[in-house]
Amino acid sequence: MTSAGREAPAAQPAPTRAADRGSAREPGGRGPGRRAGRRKIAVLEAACRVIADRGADATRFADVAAESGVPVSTLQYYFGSREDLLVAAFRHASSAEIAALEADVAAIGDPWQQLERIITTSLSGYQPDAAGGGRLWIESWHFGIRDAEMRADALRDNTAWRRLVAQVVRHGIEMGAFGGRYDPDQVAGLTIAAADGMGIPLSLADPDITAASAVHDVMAALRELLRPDR
Amino acid sequence: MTSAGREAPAAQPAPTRAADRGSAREPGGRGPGRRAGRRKIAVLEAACRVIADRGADATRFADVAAESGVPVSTLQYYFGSREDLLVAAFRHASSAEIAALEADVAAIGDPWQQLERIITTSLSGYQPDAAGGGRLWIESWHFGIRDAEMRADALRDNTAWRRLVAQVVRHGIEMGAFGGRYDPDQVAGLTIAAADGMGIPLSLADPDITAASAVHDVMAALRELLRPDR
Amino acid sequence: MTSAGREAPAAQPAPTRAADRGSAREPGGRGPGRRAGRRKIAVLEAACRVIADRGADATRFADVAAESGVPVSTLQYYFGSREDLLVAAFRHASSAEIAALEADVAAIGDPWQQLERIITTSLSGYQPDAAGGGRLWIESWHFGIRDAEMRADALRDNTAWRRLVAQVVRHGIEMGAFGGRYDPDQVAGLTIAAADGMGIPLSLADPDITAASAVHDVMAALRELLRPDR
Amino acid sequence: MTSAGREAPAAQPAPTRAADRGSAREPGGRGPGRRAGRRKIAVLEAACRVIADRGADATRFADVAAESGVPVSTLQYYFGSREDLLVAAFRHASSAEIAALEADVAAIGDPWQQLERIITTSLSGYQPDAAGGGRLWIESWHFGIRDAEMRADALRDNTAWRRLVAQVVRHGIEMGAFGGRYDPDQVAGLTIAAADGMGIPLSLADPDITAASAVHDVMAALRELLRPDR
DNA sequence: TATGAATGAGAGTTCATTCAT
DNA sequence: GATGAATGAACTCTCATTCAT
Repeated sequence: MTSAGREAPAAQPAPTRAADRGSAREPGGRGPGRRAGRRKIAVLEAACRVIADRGADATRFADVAAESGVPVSTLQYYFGSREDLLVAAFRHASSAEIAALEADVAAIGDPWQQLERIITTSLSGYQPDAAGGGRLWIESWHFGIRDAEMRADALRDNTAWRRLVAQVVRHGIEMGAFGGRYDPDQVAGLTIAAADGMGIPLSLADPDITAASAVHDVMAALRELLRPDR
Repeated sequence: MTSAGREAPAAQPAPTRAADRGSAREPGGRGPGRRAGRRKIAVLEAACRVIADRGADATRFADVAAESGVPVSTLQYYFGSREDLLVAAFRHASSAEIAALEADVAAIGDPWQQLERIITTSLSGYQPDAAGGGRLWIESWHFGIRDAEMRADALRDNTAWRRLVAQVVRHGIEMGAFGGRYDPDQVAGLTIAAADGMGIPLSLADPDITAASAVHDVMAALRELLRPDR
Repeated sequence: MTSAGREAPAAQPAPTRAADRGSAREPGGRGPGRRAGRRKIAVLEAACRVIADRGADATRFADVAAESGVPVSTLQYYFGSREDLLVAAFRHASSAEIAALEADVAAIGDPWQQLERIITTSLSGYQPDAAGGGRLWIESWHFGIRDAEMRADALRDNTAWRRLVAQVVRHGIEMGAFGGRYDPDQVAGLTIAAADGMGIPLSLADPDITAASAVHDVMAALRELLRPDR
Repeated sequence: MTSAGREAPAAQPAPTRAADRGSAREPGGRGPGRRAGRRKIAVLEAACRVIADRGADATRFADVAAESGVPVSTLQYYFGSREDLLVAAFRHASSAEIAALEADVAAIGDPWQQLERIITTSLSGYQPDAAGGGRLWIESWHFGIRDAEMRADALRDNTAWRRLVAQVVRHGIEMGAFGGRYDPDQVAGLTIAAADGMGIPLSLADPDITAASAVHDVMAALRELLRPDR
């Protein structure tokens, strides 16, 4: 990652700070943090709420401070610059989400149901006032368009989703549940694109579309693309 | 539209307003906007370049002033608030684009080629450094998520694109070029969603995807959905 | 008056303008204006309403334009600078008021009633939301504290009120209605001071004081000061 | 008091606030405000000088910054908005003044001298270029006409002065030094009104009136109103 | 480790004024 | 004589960041 130069306020004596992002092995000892680790996570979750609510560009230190109850200067001490805080928040959210989804999917037997679970998950959190996945994902990749570090993360996430779909498709074909007309990667790309694209009217509160109808439509297309060969 | 209260420079006894956005019709007197009209359009185009480049949230009056050569105070005199300028710029861009596309499509005979033209157009301007359609569209609907007036515009645009696809599909079915398995509106929704969704990896500079490959993939899916009934 | 240098926008070709202030003999012909004269007066009255409402410091060209329906640039053409407009407005108001009061008083026979009329008049227009005399007088002398030209006007007004009281007192003494313990000028000074001073709690909406009670109190003091010698 | 919402710097998670105006009690920790407390007071005094000099409406952050040597942004950090700074300055000045006067008066034995002291004090600081009481008092209540919070303060001050006079009068009557013809509150109202009203020609540099002559005239009237019953 | 105090760098907005018709 | 267009100057306010505890 291009994290170099981001961690520190750079140009100042920089109060020793480390292990800001990532899974963070806290000073105290083993495992993902004790004291401060807990607190950082709470802050990141507060930050995610703020980002989903106001958008990344409009997310100020002061907003996160208000939402989390942690002073501004402490936020800077923990995360560095505003941009760093945003990236850390996005990273925290996405790493949690994709891991949970993979576990979910692994617990499902039927390939069709696996696909439906993935699509349903990817289409959650778009409705106005939702603070969850969809809104955050939009902010994440939108922010990544102009921020190199974030772009790498967003791309990795996007790829992870595609890969998950491709795995399911590949497995379904092997099992004979799906037809093999199309390359699994191509199907996966289309699937994720369609799901992400459905998020646009959803987040714009299009009265003609609901999360459920969007899932239904994407599944319909998949049924066509993956229909048994004969 | 909720445009009321947006047009006005407010302080001065309202410098004629009207013709702020869109189709012109200038104050001064005879003829459809000369001097000022031209200048406003040039400003709007400059604004679009800045928005595509830095993002709507990061677009400052000062940026547009630098790009257009028009003083900041004049921008405010023309458009009112910063938000108004953004909305006017988006409106200017989208009204031009969709009209041009409709004309393009009307000039094409073959339904498949019509679809391909729509998708190709919708997938242009996403690459990094592009100042065109895709980037602007992203900024437009992203901005609309939190701005009611812009949301209405973005939704209208989104719907216009879907409607155009639906028309083509409907016509193609009638002509017998397409099969009639699916409701044209459903197909249109999926098509636009897939195209928009493909814009995400494109704008993130995903090395695995190009505009051409994205068009190809979407068309492949459409060929499946619209394949002749027998 | 130190009006020199105020009339003109100064430093510009200055579109020929004249007879801005004072009783204004308009270009057109005899008498206080025709066309433009009427309009100027309407503007001055609008300006007075705005001044009483928002205060002289907060009175903008745009406010007077909105209140009068006359464009900003026309206001400047008529009156010159913002300060000039304010001074013209104050002058218009005070010249009208003092003249009317003198006529009123002259029509009254009894000296006590004459005094009461003066005090009542001077205490009108202080209540919140009143757009009349008191508020305007406050703005007038407050503005005069830091503006030489206005200061001269305000002082002249203040003196005119005192002189009017002094005349009444002097006449009352001559008639034997008042006792002659005090110099009429001293009594006049005290009277006007007390009346003006009562305006302060009135304009602050003091619940303990009304215009009527203020008049009553001032009259009580006068009755003591002017009580018959024996 | 309507002070709520005025104290806060608002953006930062509220830098301790409290101690913004009035009696101090500084955040930092031990002891009643040292560093910052002192500095704030110096700023308030600088603000009072500027207000007396240019008027409250024309008092800019930049002026106070120049007068006090404290950066504009620090002024905002200390006091919030411009209006808040003004109110804090007025409050600082008046609380000091009335307290000092009450002590002064308490140290005087003779009721007539007490009255004279009050009136003399109330008539100080009106002359042009004075930065003291009178000018500040004018700005204070003038500002209060259109600002609710300030209005409450100004009214309280005005009432405090009246009450002080009423006490002296009441006590003088009890002592037999004054006659009891009039209600002490009525006399107090008239006294303060006359004193305040004398401030007008004084602040307009009326050549016919001096602070001394004004005191003399008001005392003359009081001597009449409070003359022994027999 | 954590936090309050302080401050500089913009940004939007208002407004009088200039200029050309 | 009257007015719309255009613009520079000034001001308030926000916000990240630096510094000192």
